[in-house]
Amino acid sequence: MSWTDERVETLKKMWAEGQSASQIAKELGGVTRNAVIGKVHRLGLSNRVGGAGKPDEDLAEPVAAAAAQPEPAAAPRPAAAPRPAPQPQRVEPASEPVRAEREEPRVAPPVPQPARRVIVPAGQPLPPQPSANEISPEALASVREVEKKARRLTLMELTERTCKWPIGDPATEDFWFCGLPSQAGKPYCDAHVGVAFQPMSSRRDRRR
DNA sequence: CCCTGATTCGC
DNA sequence: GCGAATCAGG
Repeated sequence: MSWTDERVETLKKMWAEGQSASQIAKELGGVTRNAVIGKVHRLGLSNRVGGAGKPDEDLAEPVAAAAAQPEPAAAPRPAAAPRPAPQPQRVEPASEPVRAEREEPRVAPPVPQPARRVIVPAGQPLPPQPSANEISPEALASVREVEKKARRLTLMELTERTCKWPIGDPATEDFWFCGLPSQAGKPYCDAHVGVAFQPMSSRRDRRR
């Protein structure tokens, strides 16, 4: 396999979207993640953020990070990888106490999720779903952003370490699983872990 | 062990 | 230019 224009385009696109080198390699086929990384460097589009600088680690979850930190944008970054800015989505971080301390797993993993509008096909009502106001705005914003990049896996494509968060309406074709890399030992990716597991205190405070 | 990107260097 | 091997890290 060689780097045809088309393949390079796919590479650029996926890299810009924050997909990992290994995911890009799988998509392209015929190349390893090393090849992808090597190409990325030769194309000069490595560092997804700040440009001519040092490695700048901690970019594991660019989206989640961006959504979590309002970041007053002090110094305008040099034109670099266009991070899709998370929707403003009127969020008032006002008195949001720190969450994500020690987890309290006893929260029932929300089943489906209030996609656009909750559509109950016809039959039985769906199991109780977490109302939006039980989820922190940060987590929600992060999830919405992440779900745009979901790998849209089918049930059969899920593995031990892919996010198993369901997206869409199971009663229609418009349904798939997130599929992004899951957090070690968890069934979901970072973003979805954020809405599935919440400290009890946080839940109580938010509930109406 | 799973994974990530970064770097080196023979080809 | 390419990418396997290796490195450094989560």
